Amino acid sequence: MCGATLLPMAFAPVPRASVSDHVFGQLRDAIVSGRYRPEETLPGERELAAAFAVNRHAVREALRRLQQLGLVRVSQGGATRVLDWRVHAGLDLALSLARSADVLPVDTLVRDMLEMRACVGIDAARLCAERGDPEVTAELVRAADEYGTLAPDLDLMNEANIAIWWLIVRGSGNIAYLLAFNSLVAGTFAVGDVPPDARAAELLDVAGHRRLAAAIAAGQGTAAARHARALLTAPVTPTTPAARREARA
Amino acid sequence: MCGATLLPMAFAPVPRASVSDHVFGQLRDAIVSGRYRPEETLPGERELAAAFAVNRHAVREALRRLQQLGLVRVSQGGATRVLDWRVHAGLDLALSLARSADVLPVDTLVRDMLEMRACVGIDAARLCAERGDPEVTAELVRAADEYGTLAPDLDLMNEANIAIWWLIVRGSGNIAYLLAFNSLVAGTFAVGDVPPDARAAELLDVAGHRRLAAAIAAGQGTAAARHARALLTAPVTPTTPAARREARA
DNA sequence: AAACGCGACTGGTCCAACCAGTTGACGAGT
DNA sequence: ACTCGTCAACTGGTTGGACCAGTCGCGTTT
Repeated sequence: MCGATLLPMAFAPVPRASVSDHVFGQLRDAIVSGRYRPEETLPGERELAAAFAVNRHAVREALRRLQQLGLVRVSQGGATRVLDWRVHAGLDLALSLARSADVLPVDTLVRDMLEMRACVGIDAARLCAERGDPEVTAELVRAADEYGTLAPDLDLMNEANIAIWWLIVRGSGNIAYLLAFNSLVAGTFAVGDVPPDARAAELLDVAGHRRLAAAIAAGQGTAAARHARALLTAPVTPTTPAARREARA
Repeated sequence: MCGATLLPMAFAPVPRASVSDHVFGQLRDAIVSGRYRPEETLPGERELAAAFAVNRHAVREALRRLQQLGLVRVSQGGATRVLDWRVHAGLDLALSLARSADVLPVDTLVRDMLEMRACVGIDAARLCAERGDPEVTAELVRAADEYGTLAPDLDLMNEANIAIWWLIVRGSGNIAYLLAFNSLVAGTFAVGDVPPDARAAELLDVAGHRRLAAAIAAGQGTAAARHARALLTAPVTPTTPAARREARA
């Protein structure tokens, strides 16, 4: 009845990954990192089960998830083949990769996700202004007003910031934007505290968020997009050319 | 050794869905359509297995996939609870929804995906121009040149068009863009022949694609973005306000 | 009335078998 | 010598049942 809430956040809930989660993670990393090339055949399920020292069903569950992610292609009777994730994998792979770092450079991945967030967020703000539901825009203004009251606490502000953008993306009426936004939010959350101070300027710009909300509520799409751009491109602009050149290999 | 290639595309490979695929599809549709509300508990695995008249393992594979999509949250000992897909689902859900239509209005979904394609494609073109690998841009110009030779066949042009954009998105060096692009391409493919003539104007604009490739090869980001916008926003602009208003409910 | 503890759930894992496609090699037919 | 059908040895797909491991709630106990 006490304890946890009194402790200064020093303890985190112990992660309990199931057996198939481990199998999934190892196979995913092996594929994404290139240890298995595209079109290469994966070992048989029984063989994998023996290698991981787990039951075949656990392997099957992992393979199903890999298949859904677009990393492998299974076919009854035939062998399970590895797919080129750069061609067949969807945005959810980014989230999965963010959770287990070090397969791809994390900082690059975070930068890419922030870049995409800016791209989508700007257009969502425009659309929300142009065809947003009055109720949503009203709630948006309210949320932007309350946003300032959280002033110094970056964690709380980040949370409120996500809520604001969720309203905007939701108000844009574009389901694809909404789903992509979810992927990006979950991805950046998964990497932990990676946006350390790069996003501090963005989060602390209370007036900017208020201006954005006002423009959307007023139905001024162009102005909303401009304000959104001002907020979202800030954490992206400081680029490291070297890391960037690395990424497009 | 002959046959299939001589037939005029009249026959399509027969879809072979496994048992767990059916379970997955039905549960997904039930959740997305709202038959199960968020926070509501799903029936137990044994109960579901009995209801679907399949083995429990099949149900478990389906539940794993639902969990990965962000539709449910399973916890050992506790019941499996339904999540709000508008909050927890990623972009891959769009692909999954496109495959089995009628859960969400397909035309709206396609419009949203095309809209997002435009948003991402424009920025990817700009980035590819600004920091694209010379090799990639050279191949892009080549692909754009060959693009015109496929002139009348829209199917072939669509395929080549995807290849061109894949080069651009790849050249942008942004992994998130690449993965999102994959999701969108797979999604629009899954809905079948939905882009009937809306995209015809875009696909037939050979000169426009050549201009885009030239701008990227020349490193002119702004010009590339402008040409990309001209190509990509064409299929999106004809909006039906009614359907749009429907979507943001 | 509050706390404890047991029992009846839940999902997680395993084993062992069999079904159902695919593949390739081997042998009969041309 | 080549072709073609057949079959056996794979592959993944499915099933049943058993047991482990957490969670939850109801009843008993304090």
